[in-house]
Amino acid sequence: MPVSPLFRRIDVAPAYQKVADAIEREIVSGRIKPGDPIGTELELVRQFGVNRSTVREGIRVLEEGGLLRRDSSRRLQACLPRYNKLATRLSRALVLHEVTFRELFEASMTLEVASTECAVERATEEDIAELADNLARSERVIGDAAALAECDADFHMLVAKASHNRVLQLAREPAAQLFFPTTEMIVSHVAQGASRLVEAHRHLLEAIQRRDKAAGVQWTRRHLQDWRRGFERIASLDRSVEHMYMEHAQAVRHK
Amino acid sequence: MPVSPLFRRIDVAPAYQKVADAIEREIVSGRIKPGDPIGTELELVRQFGVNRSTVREGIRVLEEGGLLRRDSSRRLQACLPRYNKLATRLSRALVLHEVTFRELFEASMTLEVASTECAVERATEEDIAELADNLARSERVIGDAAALAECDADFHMLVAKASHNRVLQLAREPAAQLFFPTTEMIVSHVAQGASRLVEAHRHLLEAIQRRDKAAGVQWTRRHLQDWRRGFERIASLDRSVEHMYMEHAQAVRHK
DNA sequence: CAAATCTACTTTGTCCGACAAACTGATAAA
DNA sequence: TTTATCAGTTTGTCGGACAAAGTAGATTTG
Repeated sequence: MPVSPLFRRIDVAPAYQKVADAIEREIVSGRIKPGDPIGTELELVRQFGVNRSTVREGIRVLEEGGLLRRDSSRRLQACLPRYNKLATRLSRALVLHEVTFRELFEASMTLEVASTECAVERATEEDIAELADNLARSERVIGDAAALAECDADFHMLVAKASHNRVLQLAREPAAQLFFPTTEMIVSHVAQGASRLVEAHRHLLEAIQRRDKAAGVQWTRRHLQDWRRGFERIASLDRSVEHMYMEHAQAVRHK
Repeated sequence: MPVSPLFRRIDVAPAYQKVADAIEREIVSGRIKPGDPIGTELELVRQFGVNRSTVREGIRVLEEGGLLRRDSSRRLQACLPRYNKLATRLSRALVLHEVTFRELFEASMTLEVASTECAVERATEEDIAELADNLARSERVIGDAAALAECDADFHMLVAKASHNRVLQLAREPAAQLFFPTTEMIVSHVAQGASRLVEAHRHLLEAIQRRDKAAGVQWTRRHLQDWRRGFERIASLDRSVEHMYMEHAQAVRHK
């Protein structure tokens, strides 16, 4: 039977970590709201009683975690972590774990279909307008593989947004980020790839407008199956997502 | 028409960021493999030609991103980011975005069902043994709400693992982390909550063993519906996931 | 000879002080 | 009213410093 301890566990975390944790607690608990200014570095130095270098190391941790950002004048403020920034970390992890395109495809089939189902139920006029806008743009850039791939990624992101389920939105993001580069490859290598892509988007949008769930699901599936067939003409589904992929993701992130 | 530029864009990223990016590139590209040692701080100082404080800030960024860790002797080495560590960031983001339990429930319904379907197809003997082990433990701690909630979280994590789809595994993790604390509440507030939970696990495991997909899906749904009914006795599904939740997640993370 | 101990060196975590560049806000000039 | 100037902050970076912890090789001990 455990004896009730005389002493509390000594906290041996390094000082910069404690600084980060202290600020994190304030933000996550809601006592500091997104947009609120954290003090200047010098103020934090005074409050925590540690050196500025130490404070700065703590700040880096929080910046990377998306809880802190610097505004236009580089002053610190709390912020709401953006999904796609966090998802980049996850995509990176998936690459390093060498997941296969098969896993990516399988998971996306589930996630995108679920997004579509929710979007069909709940898309607002604005959501539909944004999707229509995207579709129009796709049609204009149908000859440009890179631009079309970007439209495709945006389109599905907009569908997920129209689902009005942020958990779903976040869950699909990492996989979606890894899809993106392949779409460009497929569109430029497979004849009719581009036109089939745009056609699928058109039908999907119509299904959402008509609140026709069955059609929405059907076109989402067909669209993904198209991707799969296109991909298999280029490479095996059991290939792992290559390291080089991340270079694209990085370029996007730093833009 | 854009004129071809005379000068390349000047890279204005701060030095610590460039240090982080340089190391990140080496790891993500695969030139440095997980487990490989990065040099000491002093070596990095020499290689990059910047001050040690600058190097250290860069290191913090990568540590937080899960790409770098310090081994037993605190030397730096590349590493494979662990899903659940990264997922903690995401859970935090979901809390800050004040997602509702309804969103959580809806997304989990999709994700957990998909996990089950894959697990039914692909679970190995080992996966099943781990699940059986977990079930046995659940039965032993059926009176202890906190321990049972932990078992529940583990059980579903094991099912996801048995899906042998790491994208799915990662996608469900953030939502799962937020479920955890509610399970404890429900089990301790709702009569028969605990026994129904264990019963659902038992049937789910049997379904996986028999490779009976329909039964697996059915019991997963039923199990989640149970959660929902239990939760609605305590609070509204449209309540947002509270800030206080993260304190639990933090405790787990620092363990 | 093997095991334990000691010692010199390295590395990390932290601190101090410093300075240029960028930004702020206010004042002076056109 | 707009532009230019200027002093004060704040950030990003630097150099050097030191204690604590870890490492490895030399030394003592059994």
